[in-house]
Amino acid sequence: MARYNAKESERKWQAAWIAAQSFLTPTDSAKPKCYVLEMFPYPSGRIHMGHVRNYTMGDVIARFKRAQGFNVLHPMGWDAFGLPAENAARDNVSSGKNSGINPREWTYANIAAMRSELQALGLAIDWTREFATCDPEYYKHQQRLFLDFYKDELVYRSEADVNWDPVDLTVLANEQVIDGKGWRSGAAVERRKLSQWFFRITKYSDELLRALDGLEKWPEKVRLMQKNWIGRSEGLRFAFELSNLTKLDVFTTRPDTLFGASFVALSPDHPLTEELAKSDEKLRDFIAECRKVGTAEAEIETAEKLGYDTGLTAAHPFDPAWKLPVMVANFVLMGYGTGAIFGCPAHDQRDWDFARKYRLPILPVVMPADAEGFDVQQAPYVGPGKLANSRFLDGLDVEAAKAEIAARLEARGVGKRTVNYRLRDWLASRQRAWGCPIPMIHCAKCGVVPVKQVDLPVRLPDDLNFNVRGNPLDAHPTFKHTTCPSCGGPATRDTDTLDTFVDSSWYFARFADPTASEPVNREAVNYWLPVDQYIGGIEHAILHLLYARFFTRAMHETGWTTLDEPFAALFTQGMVCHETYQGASGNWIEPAEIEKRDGKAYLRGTGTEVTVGHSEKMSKSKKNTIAPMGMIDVFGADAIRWFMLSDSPPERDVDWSEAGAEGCWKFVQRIWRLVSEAEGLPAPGTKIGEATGAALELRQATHRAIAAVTDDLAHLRFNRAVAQIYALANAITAASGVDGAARREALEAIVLMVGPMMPHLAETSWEALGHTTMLVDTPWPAAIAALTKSDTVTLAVQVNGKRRGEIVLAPGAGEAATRAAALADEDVKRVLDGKTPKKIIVVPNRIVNIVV
RNA sequence: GCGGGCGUGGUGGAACUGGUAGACGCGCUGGACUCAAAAUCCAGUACCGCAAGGUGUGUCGGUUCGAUUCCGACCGCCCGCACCA
Repeated sequence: MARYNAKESERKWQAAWIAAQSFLTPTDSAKPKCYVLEMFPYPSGRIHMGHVRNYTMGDVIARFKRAQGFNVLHPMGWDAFGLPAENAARDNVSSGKNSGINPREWTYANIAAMRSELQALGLAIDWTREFATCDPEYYKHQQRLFLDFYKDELVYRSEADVNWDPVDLTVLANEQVIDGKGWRSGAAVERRKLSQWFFRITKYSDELLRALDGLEKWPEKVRLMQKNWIGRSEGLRFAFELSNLTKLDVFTTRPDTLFGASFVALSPDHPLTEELAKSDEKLRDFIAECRKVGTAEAEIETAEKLGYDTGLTAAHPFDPAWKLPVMVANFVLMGYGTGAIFGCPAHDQRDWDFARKYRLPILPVVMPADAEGFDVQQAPYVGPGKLANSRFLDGLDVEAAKAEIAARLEARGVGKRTVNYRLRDWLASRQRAWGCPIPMIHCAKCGVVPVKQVDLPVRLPDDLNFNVRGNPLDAHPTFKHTTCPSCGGPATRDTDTLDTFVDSSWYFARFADPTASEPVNREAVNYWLPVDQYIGGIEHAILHLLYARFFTRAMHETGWTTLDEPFAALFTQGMVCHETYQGASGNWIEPAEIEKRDGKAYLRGTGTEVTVGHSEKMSKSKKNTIAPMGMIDVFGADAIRWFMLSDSPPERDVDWSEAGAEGCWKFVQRIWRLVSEAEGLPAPGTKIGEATGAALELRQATHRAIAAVTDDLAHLRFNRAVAQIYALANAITAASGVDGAARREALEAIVLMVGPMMPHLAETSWEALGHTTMLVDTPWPAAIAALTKSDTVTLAVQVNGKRRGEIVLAPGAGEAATRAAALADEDVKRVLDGKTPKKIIVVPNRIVNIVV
């Protein structure tokens, strides 16, 4: 029999699946639904190994669920707006080549290329639902949602301090600033005051937090990250009276320490600070100093506390004669709480550092139960204890003291218990041309006026000139100028576009019916959503997943859906890594140029040794990428898919290796040999008679494998399913002489189970086994319970916890019989050497432990 | 600094709620087939030991008849947040 021809098989079955639309397009709504979705890709031009891993996993689930009788939706689209397209257009302009190219053409060309690459993987995707977020047919509906949100005050415009990325020349959301740098450009973010559009995500702070508990099929890690990001803390907000006769609001989570206060501190960005700075040059210098440290040098100057005494004092709320100095301190953030605090150095590390430096008193007010070594002059104490030096609080524990202070201040009307969140509203304006235009118009007379719904979409012009500084949309000759929908007078459009995370915040709902004349088809959304299994990278744990959760709630509130959570189950897969290679000058070298001889790495065809570095996520900058298409060409799509599922648990990183891919390719051939060289098989559908001996063993191996693989796939344990399939292949090899019916059963089972993972090989094998209908139309095999059980069970016999012998019994043998068999075992007897057991523990079907 | 996770053979990793540690793959060793090689097939492969036996899941301790699994301390690695009052 000929070798398995992967290329021919792939061509044949990919065409056949698409021709049989019933396979890819869900139709039968009488079956239970299952919506399988992988995070859609940015159309960069070609797929990478990370895509291969992500989409292979999704495909396995989709095919598995379909075989199990679910009505499966498994769509694909394109997260198509974004900066790379603009950069490509700009490069083309500056180099003078292809001056006709624009982001739209660049993007759609990339989509076409990547679509054919994904199809080469044999993914069972319903391509009839495909769309790109840059299609006006998509972003028109997004603009509609924006207007609806605006109507319901879930969108608002505000002047605010914003994060300005000086390289990408745009603003960024808080979530997109990482270590003070832009998430994309890596440039140190600057602060600017600009009037921008915000999504009121903080309206749902509490809901987004509480609902995390219900997301039981999400990784604990992601839930925790979101929880920390939302950052709920309970505390007290109250006012100090200042010596200039104004009031100052502060927020604290430790009102119990109020009698240990030794200063009040303002953020350098606090309005009062700014007010005072008008007549205080030194303060102005100090603020400038703080801003410098606060942004660019944030990491270097970590611990240094800086303060400035304003000369004002604040009266202690429970003792007007007690005056606290009012300082400006660099460690107080305007963005959290009220931007002002009181400092209690004895019980807070930062306050302690600050008090040390500026020689402020450190007064202990919380005493630990064990006072040994307790000295707040040496270090702050943040643990539990009883209050002291605190007048009416003395003797109370921390929680009781918090309640008492809060109650007294609330009664006087100067304080209020509040819940504070770290989460800020989502700044969604971007000064970019290749994005969804914000459907708003600025009129000198009427102010900000929404575009009328009938005028949607606000369409991006095709003739953008990228040879300008700043936003090309702003510089466009006609886009900007329009008339006011309200008064009809001349007006200008908002030339900002929406953050591309908006595009990906509701695409999963659009897939339910991508041709709907409204943003979503309510009936289709109610049927398909939530997504039953969502799969993507951990890097989206906060940004994308939090925004999508917000959008789902906002769409609910504006009447578009009836659901709160978009993704019932989430799986975050690991990355694909590869060794890195560096030449003598530290230059990165591609794997293709490397040759390995006797454990060392050399430049191919030379004697030049190169340094082998750690395995890292495949990236262009380290040049350690492997192009999936080249590997598919060599090993076939199935072998590459198999590799992505083997060995490493799916949530962990996997190391790409050519040897591993080769091993997978060998297994493809092995399955093919088992199937194509099988002789003496009865016709498909032949009933199996009573099996005994080797045939029974094969049948048991088959049904145990079915049970195990089914369970593993249901729990996304692809690596374990793979191991079970190897074991079954070994059993089939070992049983080459047994009864044909049992072998047919085993071969059909292994082919069906390989189906979701290596679909082309499976179809070809299925056909070779004599079937005339496609494997994808065949139900998942069912394990026969009687055959998954064994008629004997081997128990270990321990003496004092050490394994000394083995006994073989019928399953379900009673405690007495098990005990007797254990004591009768020759090995055990020898070890016991006549001694009388003190105690015998019998765990039926598992183990016996004899204690002497 | 705070929060979370992970440490198992030469290697990737198995081991369900505490119950025979190392499934399965890679690699390696030996054999068969071959003029030879590749491919394939068969056998072996935690460590020490000829063997009987002993030792083993980062380290130390605890709970238990029994611990990779539970608890405590420490060491190492990874991830997230970071002056959050």
